[in-house]
Amino acid sequence: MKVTITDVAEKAGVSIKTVSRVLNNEPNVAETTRARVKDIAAEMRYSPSIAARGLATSKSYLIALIYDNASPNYLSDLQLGAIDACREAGYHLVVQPLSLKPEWTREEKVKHTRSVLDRLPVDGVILTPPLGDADAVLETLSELNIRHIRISPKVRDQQPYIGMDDESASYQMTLHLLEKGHRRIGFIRGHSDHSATPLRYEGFERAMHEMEVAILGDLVVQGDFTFASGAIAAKELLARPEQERPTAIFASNDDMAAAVISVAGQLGIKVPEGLSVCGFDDTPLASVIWPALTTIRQPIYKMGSQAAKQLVKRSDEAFEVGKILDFEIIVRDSVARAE
Amino acid sequence: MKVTITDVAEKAGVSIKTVSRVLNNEPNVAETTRARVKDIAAEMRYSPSIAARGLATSKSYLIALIYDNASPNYLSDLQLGAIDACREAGYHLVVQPLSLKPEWTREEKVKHTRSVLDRLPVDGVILTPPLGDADAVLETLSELNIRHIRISPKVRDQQPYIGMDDESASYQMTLHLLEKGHRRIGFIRGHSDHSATPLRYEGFERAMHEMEVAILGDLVVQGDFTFASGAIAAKELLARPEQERPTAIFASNDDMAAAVISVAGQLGIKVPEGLSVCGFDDTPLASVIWPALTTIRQPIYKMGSQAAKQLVKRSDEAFEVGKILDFEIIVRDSVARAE
DNA sequence: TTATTGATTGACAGCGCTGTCATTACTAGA
DNA sequence: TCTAGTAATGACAGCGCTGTCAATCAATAA
Repeated sequence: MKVTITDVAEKAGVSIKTVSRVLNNEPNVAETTRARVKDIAAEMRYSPSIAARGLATSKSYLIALIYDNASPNYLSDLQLGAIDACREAGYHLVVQPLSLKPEWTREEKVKHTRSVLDRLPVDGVILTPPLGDADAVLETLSELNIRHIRISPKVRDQQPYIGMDDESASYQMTLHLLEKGHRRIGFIRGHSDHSATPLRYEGFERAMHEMEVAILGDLVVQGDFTFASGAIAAKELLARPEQERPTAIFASNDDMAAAVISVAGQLGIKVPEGLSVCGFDDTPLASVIWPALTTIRQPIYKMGSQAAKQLVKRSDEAFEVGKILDFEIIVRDSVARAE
Repeated sequence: MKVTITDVAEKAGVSIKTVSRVLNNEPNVAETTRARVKDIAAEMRYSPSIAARGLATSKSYLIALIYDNASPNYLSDLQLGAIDACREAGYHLVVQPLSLKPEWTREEKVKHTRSVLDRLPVDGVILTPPLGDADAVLETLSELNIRHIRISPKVRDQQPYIGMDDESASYQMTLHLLEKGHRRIGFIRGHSDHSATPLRYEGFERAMHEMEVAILGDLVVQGDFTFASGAIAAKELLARPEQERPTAIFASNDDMAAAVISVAGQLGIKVPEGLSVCGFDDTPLASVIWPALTTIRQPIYKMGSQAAKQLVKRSDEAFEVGKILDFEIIVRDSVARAE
C-alpha cells in the first residue's frame, strides 16, 4: 500500500542504506546513483515515514506552538510563519493552548505545564506572549530539556527569544503624534502580565521627555489589551469637558484603539478631527475599521518563521540568543494635525 | 533519559506486553495488575513514544486541520475545538494551509493538493470552508484513502461533513427583521465559491416569500465575505435618496455587516435608528463594534471538536455521514424597529 | 604486478512499541 | 482428585528507518 524505502531500493537496485543516504543528503554517494534514486523516489511518490525515522533518530519532527489567550489575528499570522518554516525543513507544527490561571500558585502552574508537555513529543517549542514571561513555563521547559524560543519583547536573560523593540516603536509613534502638534496625549497601558506593557509605556515616556512635553498623570490609564478594557479607559479619558480631554490617545494595542474610536463615536467626537487615535500591532482590524488606524506593524509572520527556523537547526549550529526584527509605523487615517 | 515501556515493566515486575495492555485499556489484565502498572507509570511520568507506537500500528496519531484563507477568528475557534478533542484521544493536531488559486486548472489543483498531502502523514483531515466544496481536494483525499470530514453547510453527497443549517438560520434572521417591521430589506451575498452563499440567500428568499414581502432586485448585491466588498456593496445600497434606501441590510457575514455600519457612519446614517444591520457568524468582531451586531452564532468550537472526534474514532465504529449542529440568533443592538 | 588508499556501498542491529500466538495460572465441574 | 476451560501473562517478531562498521571497488603509487 504505502511505498517504503525498501520498494525504492529494490526498484533502484541499491540497498536501503543508499536510499537513506540520498534522502538525507549524506555524502559518499556517486552522483549518478544519487540522481537515479531521487528520480525513482519521486516517481514512486515515496515519502519517508516520520514515525520510523523518528524512532530511529529519537526525534519527532514536530514543533509546538504554545499559546495562552493570544488574539486570533496575531496567532494565525505567527502560526503561518512557523508552518512555512517547518515545512521547508520537513517538520510539522502542532498547536497547543496552555492556559495558566493567574490565581494559581507557581507549583500548580508548573504541574499543569508539565502535564501538557509530558504528552507533547516535540523537538522544540515556540512560546508566544505572555508565556515568554512565565517563569514556571520556562523552567519546566529547561528541566525537561526541550529546546524552546520565545516570541517576546527585548529581554535581559540569556535564554533565546525573537522579538521587536517595543520601546523604540512606541517612542517613534509618540514622536509622530508630537510632530502633528499634539500636546495633551492620553496613553492606555496594556495588561500588566505582559512584559511589552512597561516597554511600550517607556517609549512613550522617553519621547515626551525628550520633546519636553509634560505627561499628564490622569491621561495615563490602565487597560488589559482587550476591547472592553479599552472602552472603559476611553470613557475615562473622554467623558470630561473638552478643555480637559486629550487631543490624541495612544493605545497599547489595536483592539483598545478600536474601542477608543468606538467610544468617541458614541460621544459624538469625530476621529480624527476631534481626536487622534493610534494603536499597536497592525492587526487586520486596524485597516478594517473607520477611520483606518495609524499603528505599528510587528513582523509577526517573520517572527513565526524565524522562530521555527531557529528550532529546526541542527543542534551543532549556533543557537542565537536574541534577535530583534524591524517594526514599521503604518500611517493611516486616525491621526490628524492638532488644531 | 526518556522513560520507556521497558522501564515501567521492570519496575512493575511484569512484561512490557502487560504494560502495553494497560496503556491501551485492553481486556484480560487483572485489576490489581492494572492498577499497579498505572500507578507506576504515572509515578515515573511515563508517556509512550508516538513514533514507536505509530510504527507498530502504522498510524501517526496526527490529525490535520486544512484551511484556505479562513478568517483567523473562525479558524482559531475551530482549531481550539479540534485540539481539545484530539488531546482527549491522544492525538495531536497539525495545521496546514492549502491555498488553491482560483485560476488554476483542476489538474494543477490536484497536483498541489497531492504535494501537500504526500508529506502530511496524518490519520485524518478536517477540511474548512471553502475547501469542502473543492472537488479536486475531496477526490485526492479519497484516492489517497485518507479519512476526512468537512466543516460545511448542508450538502447532498454521501461524504461525511459536519455543519449547520445555513438556510434555516438565514430564514430565522429574516423573519426577525420582518417582525421588526422592515419591508425594504437589502441583502449582501457572500463569495460565490462558498456553498454557504446560495443557502444563506435562499433562507432570506423563503422568509420573504412566506411573509409575502417583495424582494427588490436592486437591493440584493454581491459581496465576497471581505470587509472591503461589504463596503462597496453598502455604498451601492445606501448612496441613494432616502426613499429608495433599504431600512435594513442583512449581510452574509459579520465582516461585511461591519462594513455596512462603517459606511453608514460615513454617510451620516445612524445605526440602528436610520438603518438596521445584521450579520452572520458571530465572530468576536460582532460584539466589539458599535453598535454591537445582531448576528447568527455558529457553533464553531463544537464543529471543530465533533469533527476531530469523528476522525479519531476506531475504524470499526460507524462514521456518521452528516451532522447538523444548532445555531442561535444573537440579538444585540444593530437592529431596531422600523418606523 | 601488487599494495594502499579513499570513495562507494551494503549487512545488520536496534529504536519502542503492538500483534500474534504460546504458555501459565486459576476456576469450576466431574 | 483430576480435567477442561478461561483468564492472565509473556516471548518474540516486525513496523520502516538510521547508525555503525565491514566489504567492495577503482584508481593510484610502489
